[in-house]
Amino acid sequence: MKSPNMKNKRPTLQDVADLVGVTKMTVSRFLRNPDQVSAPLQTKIAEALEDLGYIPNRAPDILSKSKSHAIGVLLPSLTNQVFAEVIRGIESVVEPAGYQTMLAHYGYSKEAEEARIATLLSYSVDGLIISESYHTERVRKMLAVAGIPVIEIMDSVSPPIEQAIGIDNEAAAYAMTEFMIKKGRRKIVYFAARMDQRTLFKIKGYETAMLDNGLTPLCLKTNSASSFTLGATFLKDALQQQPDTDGIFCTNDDLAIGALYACQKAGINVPQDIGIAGFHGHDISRAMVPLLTTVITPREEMGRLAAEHLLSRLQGNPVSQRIIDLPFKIEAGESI
Amino acid sequence: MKSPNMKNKRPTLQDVADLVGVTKMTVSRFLRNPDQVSAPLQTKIAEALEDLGYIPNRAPDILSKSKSHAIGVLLPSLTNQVFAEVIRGIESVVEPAGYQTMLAHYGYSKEAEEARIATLLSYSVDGLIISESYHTERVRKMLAVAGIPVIEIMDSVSPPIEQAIGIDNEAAAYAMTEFMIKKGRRKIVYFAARMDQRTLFKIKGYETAMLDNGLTPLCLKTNSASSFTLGATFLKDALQQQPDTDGIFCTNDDLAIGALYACQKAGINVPQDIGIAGFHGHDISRAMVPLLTTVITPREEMGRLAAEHLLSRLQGNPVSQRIIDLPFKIEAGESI
DNA sequence: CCATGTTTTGTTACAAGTAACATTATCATA
DNA sequence: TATGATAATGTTACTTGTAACAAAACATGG
Repeated sequence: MKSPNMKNKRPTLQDVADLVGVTKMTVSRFLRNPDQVSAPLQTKIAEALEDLGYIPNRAPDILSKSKSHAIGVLLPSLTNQVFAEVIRGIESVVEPAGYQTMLAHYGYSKEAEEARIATLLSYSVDGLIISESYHTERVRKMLAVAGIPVIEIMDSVSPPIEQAIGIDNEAAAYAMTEFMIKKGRRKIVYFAARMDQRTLFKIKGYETAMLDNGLTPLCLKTNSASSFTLGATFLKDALQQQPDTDGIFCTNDDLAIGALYACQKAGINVPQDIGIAGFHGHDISRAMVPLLTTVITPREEMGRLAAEHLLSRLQGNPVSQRIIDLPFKIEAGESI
Repeated sequence: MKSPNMKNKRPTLQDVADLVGVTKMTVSRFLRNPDQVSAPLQTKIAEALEDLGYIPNRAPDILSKSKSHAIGVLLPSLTNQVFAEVIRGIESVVEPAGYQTMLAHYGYSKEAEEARIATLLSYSVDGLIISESYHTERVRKMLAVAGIPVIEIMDSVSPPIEQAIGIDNEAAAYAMTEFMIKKGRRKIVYFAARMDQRTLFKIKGYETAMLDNGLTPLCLKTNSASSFTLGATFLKDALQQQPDTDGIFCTNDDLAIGALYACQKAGINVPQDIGIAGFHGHDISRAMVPLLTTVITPREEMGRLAAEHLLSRLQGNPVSQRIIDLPFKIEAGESI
């Protein structure tokens, strides 16, 4: 029995066609280009579609053409405001172009990254935007086999699989450390959280700058995520380990702001007693008192650019530039 | 010619089967339950899978079973930290259960919401978590036709399509306004941004509480998104319109913090001259000086609960509770 | 009014995996 | 060794939309 909608499954093109009295091919034509069917049928088909509440089904298309019109976005975390802004940049380009975003995150675990990539590929995403620059052999093989364009974001240094768009975190950290030193800071402590690759690069930049200036680096580390409250904890640790600390450089604005508040509570004057610098330049850093000294990074632009390059690749264009190194900026602020 | 991988398309089960010399059915069985094939074949198939880098393809499964093992999440915005935390809650449940998240956002536009829902449904998502409580007829019809479980989050008041999980925004705003009045505030101004439904509920709660206490409400509104810098702008406006303002209640923590900083810059003492309250209770509100008085909302739990109920429904369980009203909490802080 | 061209609609086959059924192989026991 | 039971593998059909080809309907001009 060919009853349409027997099991209240959602209507298919066949159901619509049956209602009108044509074949599903005719309905399919109408959907792609209404003028391909005769005027009277146009009306009837449009009515039937509306009537049944037909919703297109991408699955057959994905199956036969291996094109899903979806792009996969894989990030280490969704909580971090940095990634939220990257996502906004990606979506601002991808959505108007008619692509859907499949978002996944892996909590900084390499095994989880493998699993998420396999999942995204199993949905036949047309392209991938991923983060971090180190990937396991298995990940590299999957990506090679999948044969879809892949863009790595956040970091502009390591040789990319195909194309990377990011900033030079080490150089940025070096620059900020130098800035602090030029401002007279000598006993600068680095606050590091979530020891991912970008953090390691930043630590390297900080340590190199310190050593280049004959100063002794001191880095406080934790694997947990950065937060405002963590900034306060770190401040206590820093003062304990090095009571004459006169500068704090944080891997993230929230650590910096947390540390700054903790100074206020402890009666330490910023920047007179201790200078504090953050990283990223979120909106709050431009509103707070004192204005935060921070490294401004182009997070949204990074997402936008990654998406633009990915779409370009999907249109058949070759990789135009293997590494796109976006500029960062030292925002002087008032906290140093 | 039945060449495997002629066009370097990614390998299929057939390619693996050809390599081993069996039918794809045998390989399929191995993947679902290795013990269903003989021991020697197990080894050979495992090798071939590894060798070719086989990646499963969900499309045929989605096509034949109309089950994608993906759930759609549709939110008005991705930038807002509130939603980032909701997403984290959702993913913390959904990912371990083997489901993939398809994320979309619509920038508070009803037309965009329709389009996004159609897109998500076209990918045959197994269930949907959506936000806001008002939806167009078209959206309601699409959801009805799709026949998948739908859970609405954020708001616990309006009658849900099927099931809603959220907080009573009006009651929360009423409670905070009363709290401020009890603390002696009389000329309280409300700062509203992004005039979505939840904001309207909050305004209503604020206005009702003011009127119930014989006070005159004053609400500053804008359609743009809330931000720290907007809080500063609003403060100026408020003092201009009502110079003896002694309380500010903000629709969001970032507005509140922005206003607080602006007070500091203007030499206005908080809470002595003006008391300030926020909404949501993000991490920063617990680290700052003075501690922010705010309404603490269970954002992550909301996401977690929504996901749990959705998964339960996907396992065939009926809707257990149409409206789940989560508790909010007035956090006293020091800013009032 | 037929031949020819054009427009409109129909038919068939296909994408990849798996459920359901069919067949073949293997082995223990009468 | 034949028999039946069980294990292992194969075959067929199905899911939905559309490309590619086929056929029918219609129009135009000689």
